[in-house]
Amino acid sequence: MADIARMTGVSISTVSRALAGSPLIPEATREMIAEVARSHGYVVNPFARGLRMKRTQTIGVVIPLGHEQRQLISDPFFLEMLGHLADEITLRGYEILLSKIVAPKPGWIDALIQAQRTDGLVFIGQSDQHAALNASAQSYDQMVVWGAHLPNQDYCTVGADNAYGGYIATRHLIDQGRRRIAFLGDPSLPEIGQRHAGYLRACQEAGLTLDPRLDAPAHFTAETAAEAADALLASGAEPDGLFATSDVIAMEFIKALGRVGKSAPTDVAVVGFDDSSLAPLVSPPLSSVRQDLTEAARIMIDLLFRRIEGEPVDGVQMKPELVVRASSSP
Amino acid sequence: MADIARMTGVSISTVSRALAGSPLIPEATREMIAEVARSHGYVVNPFARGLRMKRTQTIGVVIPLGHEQRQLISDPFFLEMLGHLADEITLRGYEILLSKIVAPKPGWIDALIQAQRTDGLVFIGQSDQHAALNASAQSYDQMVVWGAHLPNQDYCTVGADNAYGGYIATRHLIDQGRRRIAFLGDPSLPEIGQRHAGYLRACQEAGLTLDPRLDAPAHFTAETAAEAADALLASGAEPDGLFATSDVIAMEFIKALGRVGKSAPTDVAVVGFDDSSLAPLVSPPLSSVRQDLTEAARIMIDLLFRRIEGEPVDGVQMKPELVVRASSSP
DNA sequence: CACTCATTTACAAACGATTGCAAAATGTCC
DNA sequence: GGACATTTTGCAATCGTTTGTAAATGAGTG
Repeated sequence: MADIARMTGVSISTVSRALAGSPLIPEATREMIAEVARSHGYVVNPFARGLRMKRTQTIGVVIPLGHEQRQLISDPFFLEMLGHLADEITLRGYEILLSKIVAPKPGWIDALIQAQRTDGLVFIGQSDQHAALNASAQSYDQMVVWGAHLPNQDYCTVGADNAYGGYIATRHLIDQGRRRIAFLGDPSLPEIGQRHAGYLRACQEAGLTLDPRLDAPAHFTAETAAEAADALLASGAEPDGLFATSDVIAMEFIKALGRVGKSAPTDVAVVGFDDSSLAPLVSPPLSSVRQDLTEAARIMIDLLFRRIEGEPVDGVQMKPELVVRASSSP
Repeated sequence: MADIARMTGVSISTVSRALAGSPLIPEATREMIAEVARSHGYVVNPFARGLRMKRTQTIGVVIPLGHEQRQLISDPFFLEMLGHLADEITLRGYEILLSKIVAPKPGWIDALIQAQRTDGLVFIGQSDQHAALNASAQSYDQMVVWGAHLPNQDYCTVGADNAYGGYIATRHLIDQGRRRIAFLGDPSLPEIGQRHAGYLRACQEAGLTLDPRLDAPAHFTAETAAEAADALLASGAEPDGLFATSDVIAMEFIKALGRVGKSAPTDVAVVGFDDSSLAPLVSPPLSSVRQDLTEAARIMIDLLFRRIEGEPVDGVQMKPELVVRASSSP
């Protein structure tokens, strides 16, 4: 910046003000300075600027993977959400700092906040970090979390109504005449726990007695989902319907069905969750509970910016809807 | 940091050195200072650090979308690659600054470099920015580009041997007895141009005369690909084989086939490109030219870090391989 | 011409770290 | 106890901005 000042024959402060569009600098001078800066490829140093201003024009997007041993790419959900968030953040002229946290250490969120590299934080999924998020939210407002809304929660969440999603999926299977409906997912995660509750409610309402073998834990990676599916089919539980808590799990189950000479929907009607882009493309096309990620990302970023402005906005719960395809209905 | 110094009763410089692990500070003092810092949730301010050190511990990942009117999420390729790059960068203890550049302006790369927010840059795809990349590479070494290797190129690329990929895909179709082989893709992009060249070579070697209607431009978004597929089928070109330059385009073509009462592979044998995670899942399972993105990301980040160290390493071209599935062979 | 007032511009103090250099503290030996 | 070597610590400059405050410039007025 000193160079630009020398070249234009004005002081450093004038250059700074001109480039920041301060009204103190007359239009003519500003144009001239901006032109010189442009032609020399000069741009202000964001570190110096951030140090002085304490604003970074950057949003941190965090993917906490406490529950996953594997990598980022295990479920397309994270990446689709990330893509939409990136769209929204870029639209507002902010940069994106992406953090993948594999094994959260105590205090990891506070470290992120303390570093002051970002003006706000978005968490894609709360993973098993509810307590940590709650603790940090006591003293830091500029964060929004995708996930379940829990009782006694101090942070702002945007998420689908998971219990309702689980309910309509299970209900649909029951309406198809299925009676032995299995559940594949990891209910220790808040979102999945709520989907599980919806599943249980639908079963109870229909007066189904639950065979515990039908209720099987499964994680989000394709490999572990495949194992869980094989185990379920080998357990003797003989399901005729399945509610899987992600599309990847549902598809792995359908593949597992093939391995034992059965198929969907003839032997087992299958419903997934997320309605990811591949749900309509697979064979058979997969019924799934749809969450609108474009809209979700728009809402999350909107709430985050309003929180950055100091507005004490609350979270939002979105209604998911069931998309019925061939995997669950003949 | 001044607070920590006061609390521990030493000077600021001692705290700085202790936290940086300088050998000037005895183990005991360092432990004590680190413990106080930890218990107070203190972490060094990366802006001040970056300003002074001129190292940022951050890698910029850039997605240039000069050729795409739509958003990030149009093709799963970008997101899968991003996921793998994020894994590799995180593994090395660096942060990720994600930039989606929709309509590149002149000088955009230099602005990215000048901002000095990152220690290095990775570009996912060269888009139509070959000239701009070349210009910036003259004076800046810390960048690696995924894409085609072009003559007179000064920047470092990692990419598949696209001409070979196009050749083996087309060759496979010919071996299946197909004679009217269509091409769907946008050859104005460097990578696609090379795949197109491979396609042409295979056709020529087999002595096929090319109906120009078989050679159709198609972009990467699902919508435009669907239009291009419909147009191809309505053109009267009557293809019996198709080489599509992405899996999304291939799948849109298969859907378009269905709309005119035909199917793959019976009427048209189809091969895609990327072997993305959905290729084996769709119906019929899609033959595709496989690029190993895990390996690709590993190589790119490895080269980037060696370049950051000052080593003048060259780019790498990877051999893709054809994965044959039901869409191209009965 | 002196005075006031409104524009422009410049000075200099932060922002929060790192680090070369020198000084202080400690230890060793005769 | 004093000279010297060694370990430990602190001072102060620096990185590239922003911005409060004050000074310089110019115009208008009595």
